[in-house]
Amino acid sequence: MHQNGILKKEDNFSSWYNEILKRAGILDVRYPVKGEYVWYPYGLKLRNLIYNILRSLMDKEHEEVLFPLLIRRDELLKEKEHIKGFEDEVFWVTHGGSTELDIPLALRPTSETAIYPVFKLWIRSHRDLPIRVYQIVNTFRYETKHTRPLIRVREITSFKEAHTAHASRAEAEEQIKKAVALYKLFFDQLAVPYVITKRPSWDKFPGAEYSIAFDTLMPDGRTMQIATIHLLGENFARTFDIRYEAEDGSSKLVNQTCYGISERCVAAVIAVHGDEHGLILPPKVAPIQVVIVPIIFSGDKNGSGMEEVKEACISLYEALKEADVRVILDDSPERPGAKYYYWEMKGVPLRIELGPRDLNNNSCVFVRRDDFRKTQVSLNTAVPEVKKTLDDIQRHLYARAKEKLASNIINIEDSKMGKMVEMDELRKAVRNSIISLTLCDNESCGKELEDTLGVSVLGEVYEDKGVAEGEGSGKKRCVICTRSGSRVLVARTY
RNA sequence: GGGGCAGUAGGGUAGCCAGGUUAUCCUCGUGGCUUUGGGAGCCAUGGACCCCAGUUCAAAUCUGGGCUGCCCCA
Repeated sequence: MHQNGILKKEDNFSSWYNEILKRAGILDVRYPVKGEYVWYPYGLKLRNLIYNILRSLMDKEHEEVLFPLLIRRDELLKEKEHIKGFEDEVFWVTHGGSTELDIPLALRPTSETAIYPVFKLWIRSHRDLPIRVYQIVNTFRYETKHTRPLIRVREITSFKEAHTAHASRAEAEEQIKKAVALYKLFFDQLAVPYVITKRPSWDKFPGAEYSIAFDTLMPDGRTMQIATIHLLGENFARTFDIRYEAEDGSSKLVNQTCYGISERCVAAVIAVHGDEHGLILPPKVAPIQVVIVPIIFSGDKNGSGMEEVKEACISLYEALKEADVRVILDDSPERPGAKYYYWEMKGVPLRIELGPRDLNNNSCVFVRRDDFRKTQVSLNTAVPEVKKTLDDIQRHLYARAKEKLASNIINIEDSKMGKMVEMDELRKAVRNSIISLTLCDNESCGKELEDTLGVSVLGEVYEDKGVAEGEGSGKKRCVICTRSGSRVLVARTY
């Protein structure tokens, strides 16, 4: 791929994605260990802005903690269901120097088995509950499938995992609702649209009673899971003997939840909004929100008005900085056109051009990254106009992305259920979209559908039932076995 | 889980089938001159055959293994 030039996104998302990560300076994919990548400075700034939002949301009702990376083998293996889900993807530390360890240590694939033995120490009475903690750490999974930067990795560098313990199941379920609400707020700020579903029983988190997941739609028509929320109930409490003394003096098991978000949220921001010019970052997470490009010479005379333009750019820069806008002034010797392409690749939401022609009118030119619209703006009102425009870009990006998601959810009509819809029709529909159809809760039907179509069942829509209703009245019949069933979302997944 | 393809300078590539002098082109880096409202130009200069073994007088090229990446199917 040429270093310059446009990059088609829709026809080949995969190569678009890899090129963008490189050209925009998000990740260096050349690190010589499979599934591990290097964050470039710009990419890390983006990641940190995103995680600052997440952190501030979490901090309202959680406390941040930090648990060790290594987990004793016996602890990791305690919860039978749990380990069954992970055993083939655990990295093991077996030696210290040349000495073989008595007890092998696992690199955490997730931290339940690191945290819960400590919860047992921390929790004694109902007064210690509820407990809500979170940490942002790296975790390791020996992925055997295709690894992909930020999407399927062997080292998750930015796993935000929350763990809570409660006195009752009702409180734990209440926490699930809070977590859903919290994650909604988070993705709203990233302008990343989502569907929320309850995962089918065969696809829940290992050791959980049920799992809720957020999925977003990628440009190639596949969905990507971007957040999960699990009700653990008493499963882990039983295994790790996490009890508390209730008010009546009895000893009870705690009820737990856990929920997590990984750097896939960064991938989602990149994939959902970008175009053939590169990234388009929502202003709330853009490391640079505004770039000022001075037009030093105007083609005609040598250097007339040059100093004035420079000064005007500097004072605009200072004013924006003063107003807490993340702004830079690109006074490098490149030509303006080269700068435009460069900052477009970086996804900077707003560019301001300022040259002699503008200065004569005491104005500058705004160019939006989301729709390339140009407007003349008076220098007197530039700062408030910047704020307004950034807000507008943020809203517009989200609206556009939501619309795209909504238009890619296809309802398969109920009338077609129960008489074995043509599988080809479904296969075609699910090529670029999420489809909604009726399925019973038998695992064998779900698996058959998944195998036949090469898809995954995301699950029943968790809230907001309007997203995926059938025709309303009438019995809903499973697309496979024709027994009665319920509406589920189905898609090709990452 | 199964199958296919690839690895040549910082990035993208030609050469490989049919082994043989100094490894092609674009981009990029550096120094200079010049230029600036959508990727400027000229001059000089820098930089590469993934790793290990094998075949051979001779390997980027052939063979085997490893590592890494990409694509397709389930």
